[in-house]
Amino acid sequence: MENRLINKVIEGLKHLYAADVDAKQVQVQQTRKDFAGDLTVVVFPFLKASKKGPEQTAEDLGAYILEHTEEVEAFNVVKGFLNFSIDPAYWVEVFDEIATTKNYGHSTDSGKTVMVEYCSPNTNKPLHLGHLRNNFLGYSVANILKANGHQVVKTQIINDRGIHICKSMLAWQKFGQGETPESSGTKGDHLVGKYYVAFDKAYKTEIAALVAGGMAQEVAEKEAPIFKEAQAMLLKWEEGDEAIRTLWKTMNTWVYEGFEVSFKTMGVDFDELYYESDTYLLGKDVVADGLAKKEFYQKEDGSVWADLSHTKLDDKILLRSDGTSVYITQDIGTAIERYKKHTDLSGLIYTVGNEQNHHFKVLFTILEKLGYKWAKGCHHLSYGMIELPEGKMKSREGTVVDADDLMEMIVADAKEMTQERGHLEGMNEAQREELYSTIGLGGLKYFLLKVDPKKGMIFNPAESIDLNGNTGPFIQYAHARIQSLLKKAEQLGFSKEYNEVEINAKEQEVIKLMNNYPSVIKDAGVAYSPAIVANYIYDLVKEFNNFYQTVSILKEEDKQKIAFRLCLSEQVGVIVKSAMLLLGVHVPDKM
RNA sequence: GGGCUCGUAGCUCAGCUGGAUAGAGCACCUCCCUUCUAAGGAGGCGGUCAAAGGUUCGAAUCCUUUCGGGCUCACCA
Repeated sequence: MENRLINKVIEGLKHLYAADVDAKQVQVQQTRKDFAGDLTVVVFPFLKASKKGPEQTAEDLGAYILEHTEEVEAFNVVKGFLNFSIDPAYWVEVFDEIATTKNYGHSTDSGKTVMVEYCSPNTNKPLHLGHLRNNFLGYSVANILKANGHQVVKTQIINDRGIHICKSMLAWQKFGQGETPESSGTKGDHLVGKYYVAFDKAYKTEIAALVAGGMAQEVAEKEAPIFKEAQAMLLKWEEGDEAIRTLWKTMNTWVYEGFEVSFKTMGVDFDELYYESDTYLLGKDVVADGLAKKEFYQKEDGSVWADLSHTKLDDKILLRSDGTSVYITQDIGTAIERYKKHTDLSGLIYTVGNEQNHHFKVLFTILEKLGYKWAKGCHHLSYGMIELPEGKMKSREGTVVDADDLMEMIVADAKEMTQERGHLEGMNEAQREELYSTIGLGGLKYFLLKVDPKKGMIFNPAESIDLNGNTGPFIQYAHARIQSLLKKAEQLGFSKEYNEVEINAKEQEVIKLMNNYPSVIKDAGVAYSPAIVANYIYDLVKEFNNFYQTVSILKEEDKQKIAFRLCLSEQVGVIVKSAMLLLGVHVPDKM
């Protein structure tokens, strides 16, 4: 309809003022609620062409369009705003179209493949709150891209090597007494994390002892025996020392088994895994090659640098003076590797916290400098830090919020609340447990996703499963209510067939919002922002509640209206479910 | 010091490429259950959109400056 109106505006301007106007200059927007009408055209841009005041121009244009457009019923002018009322019958047609479209809102195959990287954990400790935002975001963006018709490859790069891994290993050797996940009944990632903490504790004790003996803090940090041992272990690892490698594999396996459980709870998965132990040497060749072609330069000490003086960025080191690679070197190698493996890749999205904004800017700049055209398709999906109501969470101070603990806690809270007020009759124990989990995790996911990713946020656990307001459970509940209504209607034998109905203003509002769903998915795909979907679905549910409150659907006298309203409700349910699934949130039929 | 980013109601957040009187929820106050799930709805209270300039028909939105928060600029990852 918007496009039709735009065309009519252009036609009208040509007819009235012999003016040629580009479609881009015609602004059609939804009329604000406080004004009469459905669609609004802003006439200010046309004043030069009309050589008349805004009111007069709007009147002229409105009259022309009213006469020449079937669906337009009436218009009114407020200052420079021309508001059109659309024939309600038109909205019924729109609704019919929506209701009969399969996968409404989803695009057909775009022919494009996009890779989305998220999670990317270290294997020396369990996942924390920040990982939750990361995983939910990455997973949801992948869903949204799929809905836009793209093929999506979900991936993660597992940071499975390096000094931090050795620290856990060393501490386990020293203090572990052969403890395993089985022997201790501890989840593998938590067990390994425990030894990482143990290392840190022992390390600090040693430093303190050295400092007490008169050594400077910085020197002590490097001279502490346990630290030196860890460094030695890393060297042995790099040499391929068999015993070390075996221990490394064993402990990493524990961690992966633990992660697998967490991923399952989170409801995320991956198509392709990359391990840093396989890729950390990639990129060295690329750098050597670039150096030969003078794309990079070498300092006297042998270190290799990328000259980024054509940007505002500082030059970046790519190889240390001892020839070993740094973090970004392997990222360069990994990116190239991925494009080699997936020759049809048209985008690569890195879901990584905003503390690495600079890193990715440098990475993409270097890839472009190397002449890779696909570098333009790389995107850093950056997200802000989560803070807790009490203050920031800092891993060093041990106040880091564990992902498993948090999910467990929130499901427990949801259980308590649901038992108090839910409609649990007819469900067995397993179904009930599933429901608690759906509500708790749905609340958590929705809360983390409804905020613009790039912004930092404050996470309030209690609020996330609050049953009022812009929360997951609120939306889930609306869906459950609709299913309940439909079930009841079926039991009572109501038909869902209708031919001609008159719709009221509130129904019209609901239809208008449903009509927006496809463009919401597109926008969310372009901006990589599940928040757009979340806020949309909240608006839709609110609008629906508004309508739902004012009518008693099953007690209506007109069977046609009942039928239409049942269809309307059903369709809202379909869209709610579809949109929530894009966020990775499940919606129960009963709760 | 350089770069990036954010600053909207007491709190948590929306506000699309500039458009009408700035929008929700929470909290607080008043109402509404002989309606299909009241985990709801109606209304009230609450804002100099951090501040000052500028661009124009028109600015929360774009530009400049200032103030304030965050991140970053490692031969760490």
